[in-house]
Formats: sequence, structure tokens, C-alpha cells
Amino acid sequence: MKKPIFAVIDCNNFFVSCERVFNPSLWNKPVLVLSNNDGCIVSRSNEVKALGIPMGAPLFEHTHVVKQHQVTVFSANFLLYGDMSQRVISIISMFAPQIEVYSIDEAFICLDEIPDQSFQEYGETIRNTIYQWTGIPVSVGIGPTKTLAKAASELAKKGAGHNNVLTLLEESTQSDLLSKLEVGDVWGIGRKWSQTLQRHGIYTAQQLRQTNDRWVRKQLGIVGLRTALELQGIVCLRLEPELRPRKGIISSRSFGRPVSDIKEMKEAVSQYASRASEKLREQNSIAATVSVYITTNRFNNNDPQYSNSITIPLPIPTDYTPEIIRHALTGLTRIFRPGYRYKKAVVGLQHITSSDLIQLNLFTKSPNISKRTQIMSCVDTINQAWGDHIIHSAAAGIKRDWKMKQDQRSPRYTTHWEELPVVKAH
DNA sequence: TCTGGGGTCCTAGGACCC
DNA sequence: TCTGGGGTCCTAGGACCC
Repeated sequence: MKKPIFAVIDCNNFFVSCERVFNPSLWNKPVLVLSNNDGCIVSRSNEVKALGIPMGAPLFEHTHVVKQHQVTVFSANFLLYGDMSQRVISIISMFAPQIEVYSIDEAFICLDEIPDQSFQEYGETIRNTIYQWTGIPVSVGIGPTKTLAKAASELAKKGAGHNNVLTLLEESTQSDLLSKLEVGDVWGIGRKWSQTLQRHGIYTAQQLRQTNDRWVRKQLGIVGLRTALELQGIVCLRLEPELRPRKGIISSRSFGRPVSDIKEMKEAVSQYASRASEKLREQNSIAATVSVYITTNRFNNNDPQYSNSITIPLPIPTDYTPEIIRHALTGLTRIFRPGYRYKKAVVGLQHITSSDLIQLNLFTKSPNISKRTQIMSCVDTINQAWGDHIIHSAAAGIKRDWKMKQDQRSPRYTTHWEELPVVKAH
């Protein structure tokens, strides 16, 4: 059997690149994109990286540098990024029979069918096509395992390889280039493990792949061992093209301002429960428990702190929004304590199964399931067509001024025509 | 003043059973 | 004074990813 060849296609600074597609004057200028609530920096252009602003840092810690270098700042525009992502994915799909969509800005494919000599060329064709058709620059890494492909794309982003494409198939190239990759930049090695490895003198990907397997197993467990083996070229992770239904679904947001009133907390929890139920129906599942977590702002040392969570079993596993909201609110009233300034609420759904397998609880009167299904699918269809949850539960409130801050959001260019800038015809 | 929002898998330890 | 051994299941916590 032929040895597998993996490629990973990774969008460069994805959110920033999406913004630049619609603001071409921002190319070669420092740009960053913020998390929800305009709190943290979640995407940085190369120019911003060069300024030393770290990923995930809160904006307020870097306002000085941002001002000084006239960095353009955007609030997150996830509808735009999701839509651009779909366009990129559909192009990648044309280049391989199977694709694993790994995240919003990244996908794996297998190149087993491509003639041996032309991997590099093929990678460059993929890159050029995506850039030409969407305006999004990507890096392509090619290797005998997923982890080596990821290492290749990481190195390609830093200028190794050619035209943002790097092929890491030869043993000699591997040891040469992996020596230049910090161990913390290896896919699967995070902050903690990186520290552990460095304490033992392991600083590069090359050193990690040369480390004794049993020692790695003992220090980093089976997961870390797999990473080390993959660096050696031994396949531990396969392509997973199938979308697997989520085993847990979470909907959560920080509030735009502190919330103390239970009425407002109920609105937020209702809305998050509603969003979580929507995601549940998208994957044709039902949940058997709903959980609620609320917390004050842990960074605010002067405020009294409180956080608590509760999990409520649903009498019958369901995807029906009003039912899920009802139990989520029951949970909220049990853990809510007055007198605190709450910052965030989370609603989660667990024990998820396929909706084909509704197990009726013998002791509960059976609700009219098909009628409920019809109502929900009607609501989902209308909301999909009109967006912004034009139909929502009254429990989620009308005013909702606890909602998150998003002061710098760009127009949703590709999905909301009414937000497009007006261009005058001559 | 201001600090995101999702997910995955593994492991250790306790409860419980025979 | 003695205080098994092995199995399963569940959960909480911790590591990782983007």
C-alpha cells in the first residue's frame, strides 16, 4: 500500500485577511481583530506580530502601541468569516476526493493520488487558486503525517519553502527544518508541555522526535507520544472527513456591562439556551441535560466574587427550545445570588444523542413531538432567511442592553446586502 | 474602565460490584 | 490483629486545539 501524504491548507491571519479583502488599503498595514465584547486580540497581521503584541492579549494592555503605530482595529465579524471560510473550503474540495475541515481557517486533505514528483507544484496551484478566487492568502504544508504537514505549514508561514508552500517529505529536509521549529510551535505541544520539555533540554521539534519514546510517554502521556511519533513519520492520526456530531454544545457570552438583576440574567440565559438548542437541531440531535453557569468578573479584585453551576436533567431528551429554556431558567434561579455583579453566563447541553432515538420516559406524558418539530423547524428557517434571530423567545427580552460590545465591526459584506457601503452610479 | 468562545481527548480517583 | 483483587462506570480536572 502506498504511504499516505497529508497536506494542510491554513489561512494566513484569517480574520485579518477577511477584513483586508474588503479594505485592500489595509494590505501591508498593521491590522488586528478582537474577540467578542472587544476584549482580546484574536487575529493579528504580520505587522502587528512584529510589534510584539501577543495572541490572546487583552486590548487595553496594548492601547499605547496600537495608537502609536496606527493599528486598524476590528470587532469580530463572525458571519463574514464563516462565509469566507465556506468559499475557501469549497475550493480546497476541488483538489482532493476527501477533506477534513479542521477549523474555520484550516483543512487537511490526502494527496495519495497525486504523482510523486509534483506535490510542491500541486500545493502552489491550490494556494494560487484560493488567492485568486477569494483574496485570502494561505500556507500549504505537505508531509507524511498530519503533524509533519502542520510543521511544514508553520515553517512555510515563516518563509521556509517556496511561495508559502513547503514539502517536508525527505528525511534530510525534515531534520534540517525541524531544528528551526521551536518545540512549542509543534501541533499538540502547548504551553505546559513546552515548559516541561525545555526544562529537560528539548527546545526544537527535531530534538523532540529524537527523544526516547518511553520517556515522552511517561512525561506527556499517550497524547504527547503520538505527537512525537508523528514527527518521526509514523502515522497516528488519520484523515477524518466525516463531520461528527458534537458531544456537548455550549453557548456563552460575556456581558457588555455587569448585570445584577435576575430579570436580565434570565434574558441572557434564555437567549443562550435558545442558541444552544438551535445548534442541537442543526446536527439533528437531542440532549438529556442542560447546565447553567454564572460568574462574576474574576479580574475585578474589588468586587465580591461568586460563581456556580448546575446541571438539570431533562425529563425527556429534547431539542425543543421552550422546554430547554424552561429548565435552564429553573437552574438559574437555584444558583443565582443577589448582590453580585455578574459578567458572564454559560448554557450547555450534554448527553447528546441522535434525534431518531428519542427515548420516551414512561413516567412522563408524551408531548406532541411532531408538532414541536414542525414549530422549531419553521422558526429555524425564518431565522436563517432573515438573520439576527428575528423570531426569538420573549424570555430573551427585547431591549437586551446587556449584550456584548462590538464597536468596530465591519459590514457583513457577503451576507447582508443592506450593510454594503453605498456606491453612487454615474 | 477594559481580560473570548467554542471544542477534543486522556487520566486519576472514587463508587460500586462480585 | 486482621484489612483481597479485579473489573466497570462515572466525573472532575487538566492538557491540548483554533
